[in-house]
Amino acid sequence: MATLTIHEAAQTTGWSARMLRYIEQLGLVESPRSTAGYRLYGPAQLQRLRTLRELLETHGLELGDVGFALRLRREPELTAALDAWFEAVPTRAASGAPADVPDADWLTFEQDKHQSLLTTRSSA
Amino acid sequence: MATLTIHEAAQTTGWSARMLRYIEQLGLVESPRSTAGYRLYGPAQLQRLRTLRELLETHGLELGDVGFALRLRREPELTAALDAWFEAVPTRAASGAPADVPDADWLTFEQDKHQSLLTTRSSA
DNA sequence: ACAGCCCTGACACCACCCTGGTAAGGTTCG
DNA sequence: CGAACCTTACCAGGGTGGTGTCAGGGCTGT
Repeated sequence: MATLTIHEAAQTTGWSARMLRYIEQLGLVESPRSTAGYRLYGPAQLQRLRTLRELLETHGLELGDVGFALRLRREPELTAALDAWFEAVPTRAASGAPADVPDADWLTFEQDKHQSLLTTRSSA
Repeated sequence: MATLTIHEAAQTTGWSARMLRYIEQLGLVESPRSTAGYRLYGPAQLQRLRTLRELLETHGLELGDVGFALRLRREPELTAALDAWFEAVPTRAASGAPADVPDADWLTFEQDKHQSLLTTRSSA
């Protein structure tokens, strides 16, 4: 039989049993359960756990990061909101010349553009 | 003049000066500098800071999350890696019926599919 | 039926993030 | 010059995430 118990799975994947439960709680790797509620790790899960480990190592990520990525692809609205925020004035330096255009010019341009927004709260 | 110092900007955006520096360090909102190195917050930055605050509140995010989102759109390879990982067996339940198909069936299917991978380590 | 697994839940510890505060030093303006 | 602001760099305290471990209770195979 090819389904492993949690400790066996931990053994072959390099995680601890505790971590496997934690990873499941994050929604990253869920395993089917036996009728009694035991977690049953099949080849698909083992593969996933190993590649997960690799993913973290090669990119310097943490489980929470992957969890957030998961959230992103489950809440498209969130992704959209972030996209919208990043789109507006991409921190500059990303778009064009950093030193070519004098800051003053760029700045006044933005000022003009949003002047009306400011006047509203000029009292504060 | 419409450029604010860091404390003034803090005042009108609701952040603390300390946080504005931290936000800059995360790469989320960078402000131009005066020749002496003072941060100069223009309308664009103020707008950005306010919408950032709104973003966090409405979606229950933290600065670190937005920082990670920034990293994602600066490292396409990272995004690709995550996409690839999520794509493989979407934790199931996302794709089809949770209880309709017996776990056993699904499991043996996956087992067959990856049988070769397992035999390699059948010794463990 | 007993040993050996598994389950959930809780407590605990360590590290790190977030945020504030302070120190030592430059800038600006009256 | 001096007051009031800015800069960076550091330390500190609270909160949280990652991990281990234990307790109480169910399942499983000999």
